[in-house]
Amino acid sequence: MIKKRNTPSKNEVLAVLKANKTAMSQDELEKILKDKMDRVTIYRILYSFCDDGILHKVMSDEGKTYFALCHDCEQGHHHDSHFHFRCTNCNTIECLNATLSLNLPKNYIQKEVNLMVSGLCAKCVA
Amino acid sequence: MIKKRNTPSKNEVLAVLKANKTAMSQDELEKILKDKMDRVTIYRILYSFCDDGILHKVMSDEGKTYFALCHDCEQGHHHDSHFHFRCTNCNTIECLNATLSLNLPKNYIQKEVNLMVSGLCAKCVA
DNA sequence: GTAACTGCAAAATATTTGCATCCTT
DNA sequence: AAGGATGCAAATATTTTGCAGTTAC
Repeated sequence: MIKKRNTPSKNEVLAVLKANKTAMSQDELEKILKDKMDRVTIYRILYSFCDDGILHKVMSDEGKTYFALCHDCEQGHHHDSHFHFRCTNCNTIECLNATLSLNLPKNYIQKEVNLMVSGLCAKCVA
Repeated sequence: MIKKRNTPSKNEVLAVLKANKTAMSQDELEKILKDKMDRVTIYRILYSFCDDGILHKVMSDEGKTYFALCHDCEQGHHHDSHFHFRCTNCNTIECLNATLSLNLPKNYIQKEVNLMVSGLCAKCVA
């Protein structure tokens, strides 16, 4: 087991993520942080955080990668259901509350549920 | 409007997709078709079919791109709900039947719903 | 004959790794 | 001091485009 360390870079990344309530793409994070650290460092920190269970990696229905703080998850104990809403106009991704009833075929074992709804958020409707 | 043509390559691609009931990744298609045509040709045919409404482009929760025939969609008239099951063992993706009740926040407009459940399919459980 | 299609090459992007140096513990 | 973290470079992989020759209509 690798022992992780507490560094300024990691704290910067965390701060940005905490300031944003929505999931952020690596692009967005790079735009904000590019003066303070290297792209590769951001890349490594993000994936490291995912390993630690601090972040979720979220795939949008467009195939883009987003990262979101695991507000509801304890470390190393992710929820297995991820419901998100992507606004096709402002491209923000938010967590969604939804109830879902699934009829899986017989003998199927469900591990993860990933629901991505896209459309327009309230701000972009107005 | 571009007038599409009927070519052997396109028919090959269609034949392979029809032979498979599940969604296929570009990789898989390339493996099967590489002797008959170029990768780029496959790429262009797939995206061309998507334009035509013959294929769905499906993103897995892992970020991989899959293509599936639109069995239920008429040309140019996609369903806006795509429910899929990805087996983490054999990596096949199947269409899923599920009912879903969403509580979107106020004023949100829903365009597309994309549900990806991953787990083990019946074959891989046994 | 016209314009879409194809193959090959390569440009443009994105992802990932190596390694020397720096910094946390 | 030891070993994880970072920056820079570069290797890999992926996606996309250009163009000349080919083929469907």
